[in-house]
Amino acid sequence: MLNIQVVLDDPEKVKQESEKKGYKVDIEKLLEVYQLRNKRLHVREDLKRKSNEISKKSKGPSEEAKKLKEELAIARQAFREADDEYIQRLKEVPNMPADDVPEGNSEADNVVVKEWGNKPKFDFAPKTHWEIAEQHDWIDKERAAKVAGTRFAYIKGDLVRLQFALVQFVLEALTNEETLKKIIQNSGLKNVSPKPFIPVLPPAMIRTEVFKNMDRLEPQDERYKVGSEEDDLWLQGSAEHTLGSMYTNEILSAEDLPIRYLGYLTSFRREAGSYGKDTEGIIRMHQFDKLEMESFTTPEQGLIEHLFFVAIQEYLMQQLNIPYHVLNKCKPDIGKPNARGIDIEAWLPSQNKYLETHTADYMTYYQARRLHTRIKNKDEHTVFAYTNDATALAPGRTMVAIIENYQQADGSVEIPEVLQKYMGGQTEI
RNA sequence: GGAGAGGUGGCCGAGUGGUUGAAGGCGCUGCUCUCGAAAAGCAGUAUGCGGGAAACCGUAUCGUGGGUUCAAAUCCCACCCUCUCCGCCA
Repeated sequence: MLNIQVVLDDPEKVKQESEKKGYKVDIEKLLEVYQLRNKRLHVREDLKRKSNEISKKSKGPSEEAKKLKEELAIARQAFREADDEYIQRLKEVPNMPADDVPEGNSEADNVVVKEWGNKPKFDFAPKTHWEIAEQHDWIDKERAAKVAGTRFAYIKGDLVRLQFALVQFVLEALTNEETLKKIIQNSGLKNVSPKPFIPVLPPAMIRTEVFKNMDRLEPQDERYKVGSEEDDLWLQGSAEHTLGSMYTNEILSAEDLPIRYLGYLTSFRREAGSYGKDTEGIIRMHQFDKLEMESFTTPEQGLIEHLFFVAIQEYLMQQLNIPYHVLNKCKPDIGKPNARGIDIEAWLPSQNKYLETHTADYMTYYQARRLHTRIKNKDEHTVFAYTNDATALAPGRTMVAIIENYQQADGSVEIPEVLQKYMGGQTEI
């Protein structure tokens, strides 16, 4: 939720930026409702003040007091109605994009800001990951379809070992302060804490209210509601949903920041609206595993933390030696709570295109404001926390990239050097 | 699923109708003392909203919503959440 002050300071800009992100919000109406709410607040407070004065002085019922009480009931109701509408309208306003977020109409307008790595050259026609997987019996979607339907898979054999190797690799890197120092140094970022990540296995389900406060429940048809109606639970679509919300209604000490978590979780998405898209292989599944970074920082640390997260993502891709490019996502593509969004896409040689493997989301105070996650500074002022969320590594799509980039003529797949020690020294599968 | 207990400030914890926005303790901040630190003493220390240049003022908030009352943390109703025990269970 945006700070109303931002709207008051420059309503026209808020209106324009909202529209550029693809959200139609009636700012005039919002301000109108806000003024009405304040007017009714004054009426209510004035009546209450009179009422308080009377009950302080007198010790028994009086005609005046009774009349005030009736007026107060009406004033309270009137205020509540206006206040409800005000909050509802304010919630509809998306977070304002940072200054360097590109303009655009769709994801086609995302800007490539960096390319890294040498695209592999093959002296044979490179195969797709599903062709190679079939050869090894690594992926069984047909039987999964019988059991759970489309967009599910049995991942089998060496691919499972590869996944756990990736997980081990990332866990070790992000919990190691020396590694983080190295990443900071290479990135050239200043004033970043090298504080290691705390690994977490977060809840996979989330309450409706918390989901809404994260502003990630919508679009609802992308989510899975679970249990019966009274269960009030959803399956999360990213570890972000249950990590970012963990300090709901809490006050953190500024000196403890940044607080960094590395969550490992199986996530679920209905993939509504993507019928027929990415149906081959394991690119777009209803269920996928993900290592996710989440952090809570002061306002001052927020942006640099976001850039640090991207640096970590790049480091991991470089260590795995997967060619990639970095996209600065344009306004309509960064998401409602986002002030900035970066995607990293891995090169897929067989398909001659890039595949999104990472996202980095910078939310400023937008989520924390609704979650009531606050920070107490040394000077005793409380402010809303700044949240950052980013993919550390999505094993599924990363394995797709490894299979396709590391494939050999006979269909075997080399193991990236950094993963070999987690594969019992094996150099190929 | 059955039975019970409970939700109060950064934390712990008093408080069953009106000097309680809230005792006391811890923590934190400042000052005194000290070469310095510790200890001790004194003082301060919640948040939202609205108004104000500011000092400050008003108002709300003791899980949430509603009710009773001139007056509610305190009484009544509904709901939410947490915990404990039993049962079941990976």
